[in-house]
Amino acid sequence: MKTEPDAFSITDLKNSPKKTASWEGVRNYQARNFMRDEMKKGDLVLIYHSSCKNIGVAGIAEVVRESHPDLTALDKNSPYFDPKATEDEPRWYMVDVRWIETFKEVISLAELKEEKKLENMTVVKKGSRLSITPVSLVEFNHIKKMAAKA
DNA sequence: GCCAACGTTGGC
DNA sequence: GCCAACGTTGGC
Repeated sequence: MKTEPDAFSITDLKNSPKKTASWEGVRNYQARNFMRDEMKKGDLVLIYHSSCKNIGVAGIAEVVRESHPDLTALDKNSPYFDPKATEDEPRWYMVDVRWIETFKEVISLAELKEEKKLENMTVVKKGSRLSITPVSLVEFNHIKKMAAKA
């Protein structure tokens, strides 16, 4: 899961009540579908910091609540307001994630790109804008191993 | 249903 | 701040 640390970093997640936050504000159908259809309670998640000084994987979180409506879409005062969302058809969904681990150092995008095992990872590919992308078990374990070395 | 125009993302 | 790569919108 990508996030801009200036807006919401892995530290913000750690400092949230119960170290848990709803992943609100996703307004892209593919990303929404991943949350709505694929992400299950107990699934582990890599937290990726984008559009910042220190780009890369910052740590690990866990899905603690499966898909439920993202009601910020109904809130006119929210930056995530969507006039097409209604109570009956909320249109946007989110999961809740809980902080598990912050890596000692962010594993940079440049480092990720150097790893042969990660060459098919969506996030290292050019022009990858999707804010939520699947990670294979092999990729996940490999990144965890890289983190342990840091 | 096509596709051009436009808006957004995100690395550099 | 630039720009490439996408996603979305809306006219036809």
